[in-house]
Amino acid sequence: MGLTRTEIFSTEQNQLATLFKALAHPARIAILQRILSSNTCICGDLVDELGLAQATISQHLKELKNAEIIQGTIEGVSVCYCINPVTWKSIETQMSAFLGAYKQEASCC
Amino acid sequence: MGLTRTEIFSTEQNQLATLFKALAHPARIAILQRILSSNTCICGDLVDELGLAQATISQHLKELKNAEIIQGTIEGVSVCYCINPVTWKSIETQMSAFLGAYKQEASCC
DNA sequence: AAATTAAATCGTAATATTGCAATATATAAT
DNA sequence: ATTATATATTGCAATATTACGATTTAATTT
Repeated sequence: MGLTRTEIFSTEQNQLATLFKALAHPARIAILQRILSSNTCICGDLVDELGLAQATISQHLKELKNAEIIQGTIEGVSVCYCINPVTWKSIETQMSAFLGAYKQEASCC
Repeated sequence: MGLTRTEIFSTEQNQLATLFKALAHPARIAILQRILSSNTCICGDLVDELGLAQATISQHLKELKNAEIIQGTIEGVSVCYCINPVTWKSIETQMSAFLGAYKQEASCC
């Protein structure tokens, strides 16, 4: 117990849930919004701007990287992060397919 | 520690994260897909169809209800669940605003 | 090569989530 | 009223997440 029973769900269901999970933290939303608005984003800037410790930011960045939502390039001593365009497109596709599946027919309750 | 520091984020960021969190489990995705395909959905059917205990299904339904993503009506001995159209619309709006904020300009890395 | 700077990793404490058996509650049928 | 059926709640164990100080790793500058 205490462990998600992924075996009983479809790959699609697990993937979608994993994607949502990667986005299910305000710090990660904030990091992504920062990247979205600046296009570019140096890791250290996030530490200054969000009120979280360097280790914490680094951990959130790692999760976003693991989900392949962002990618980082070493730029001298710093690391520059940006959106992974392929994954972002895929997120848009998957989520709009999921959300768009609702057709407001005669509601039952 | 071990507790999300919501105070340092905007209401919008927290709301979006909360929404994503409600959807961040394959059982809840499966439940929603089931409702989306049938429009109607009796709680007991979910227990039969997904391979999870009745208490577990009930708990996931409660989370979706708390997030106001679904609503339930007592129908005799059973409970009939369906999508909350207002919240669903709002999810679509919020998520597409968030995802649509990415304009693939000259990528930096 | 030593010092500096930036980011990642480790270790750990606090809290949250997941799953289920057992029990409680609520409505319907007898 | 009693019984049957369906769902919710409680209690608890196992695992996951969040946060951060301390340390390590990696690249740059001196």
